[in-house]
Amino acid sequence: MENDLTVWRAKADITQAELADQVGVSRQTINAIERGRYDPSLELAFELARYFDCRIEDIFDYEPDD
Amino acid sequence: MENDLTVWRAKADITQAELADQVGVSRQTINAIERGRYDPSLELAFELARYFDCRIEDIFDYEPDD
DNA sequence: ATCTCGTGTAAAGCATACTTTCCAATACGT
DNA sequence: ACGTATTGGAAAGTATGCTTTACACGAGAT
Repeated sequence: MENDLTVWRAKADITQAELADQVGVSRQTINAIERGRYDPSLELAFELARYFDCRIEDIFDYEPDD
Repeated sequence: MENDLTVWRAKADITQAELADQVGVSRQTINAIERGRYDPSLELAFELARYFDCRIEDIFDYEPDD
């Protein structure tokens, strides 16, 4: 799963820590997602889409491999 | 988080076992999600939306409580 | 040179998602 | 009455998401 979180955050001109605070997770969680270490939970994906006023699919790109 | 998975599955006229097979998880996982025992991962949410040809937001309804 | 800010990363621990195996209950067809 | 199909759920284990604490690095400002 790929994501454009870094781009969305840059457009909003906020830091990882600020975004983390806005969506209710730790800074490390935002960092880990931006760096592709793991995918967010569905709940966090909803929170991020809500914060950026977009759809989950606008931030996250899922490409099945079957 | 609420979901309409049971309704979508009924419309598609398939069993929990068949849906589980289609999206690559166990039948118990589909059952647990329908019964609201836990939310799916983002990846599984994408798979379900893909199977039903709809958006994640069409199946899952997230209502923040802050 | 020092301070602050933003980011990357690691370790340990907790919470949640998911698995396999198994059993119970209901409904339906024979 | 019996077999099969579908659903609900329990128990134990593995994998993943997330937290806290802590440290390192680079860039910019003083």
